[in-house]
Amino acid sequence: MGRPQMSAEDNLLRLVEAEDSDENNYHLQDQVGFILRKAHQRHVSIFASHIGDLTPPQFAALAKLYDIGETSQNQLGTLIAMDAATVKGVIDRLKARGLVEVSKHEVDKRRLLVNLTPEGREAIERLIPLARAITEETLAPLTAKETATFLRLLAKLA
Amino acid sequence: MGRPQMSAEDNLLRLVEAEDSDENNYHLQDQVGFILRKAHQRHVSIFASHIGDLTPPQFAALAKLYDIGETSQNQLGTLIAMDAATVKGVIDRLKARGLVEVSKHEVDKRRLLVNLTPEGREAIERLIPLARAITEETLAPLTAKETATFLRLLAKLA
DNA sequence: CTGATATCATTTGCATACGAATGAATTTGC
DNA sequence: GCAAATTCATTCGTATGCAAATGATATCAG
Repeated sequence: MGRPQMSAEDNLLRLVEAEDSDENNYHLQDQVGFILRKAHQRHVSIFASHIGDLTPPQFAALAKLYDIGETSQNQLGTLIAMDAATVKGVIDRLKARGLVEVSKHEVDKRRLLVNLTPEGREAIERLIPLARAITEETLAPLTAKETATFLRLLAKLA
Repeated sequence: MGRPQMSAEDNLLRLVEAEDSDENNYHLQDQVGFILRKAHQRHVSIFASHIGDLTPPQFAALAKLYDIGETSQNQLGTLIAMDAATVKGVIDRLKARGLVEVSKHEVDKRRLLVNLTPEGREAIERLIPLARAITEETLAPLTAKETATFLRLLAKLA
């Protein structure tokens, strides 16, 4: 308890007593959640090095609006996997920068419609090539075959 | 431009003109960063359903301290992949709950040593079995073989 | 038709996450 | 041995991310 670190002998003793280190040792660095968090961090860092003035969630919102056109804030959130509170903040910031504009749904007065401005459309068209490079750099440690396998398995987990 | 959504005919036209849809269509939902973010979200959600009173980063800090014993706040941050500002917040909250205690390094007065309290040790010993269940549930969509492959490739990306 | 439900958006509070700036202490280079 | 560079911790600002509560509107059930 009071010791700052276990000695090599302590570790050996534990292994001998346990007869199976995997049963008794918990290695944080081997846990899928921890590695997932680190892989995500690395990707965000690569993203920032290519696209400094937009975050991945902001980019996702623009890319999805470019893909599907005007939609409600709520629906957009569903499509880019953000809850209502988060998507509101993202849209507020994009709106403040003139990349999206919002309007009220004529029929259903609860809904807030969101759409790209011409500036937003220009921005996303300019950024998509950079996004391809980001994807490429993120996957650079893998071969083409590994990439295909990885994306298939990752999609099953997401 | 003014149209909220492309018609089926528009899409067909684009495909015909491009002779290769992958070159001209950007599908957010196929990008590694987007799927990585969703997989991470799913894991955090599973974590919260098993361990409601601790976040994954807080758990990581406790687990690492349990593994290596007392260390500096900075070193701990390196080991659990958190920058200095983030780790400070995590440690502050664990300290407020009596799970860790801090002290000054006698020799190097810049360093803040962090260690588990007896309560923190009890907590992490109690939680590690739950963490194993969390890992299992996160990986449940994959077979054993797929899991091994996935973890190997994920580690290469992280 | 109307009360109960459900949906959409907003707000608040808390917890990562990181860049940048700052101050204190240590180490390095010459 | 001392100035410069580095390291450690803190603080500030900004941006997700989510739970919970609230208000407005829409839909459903009887």
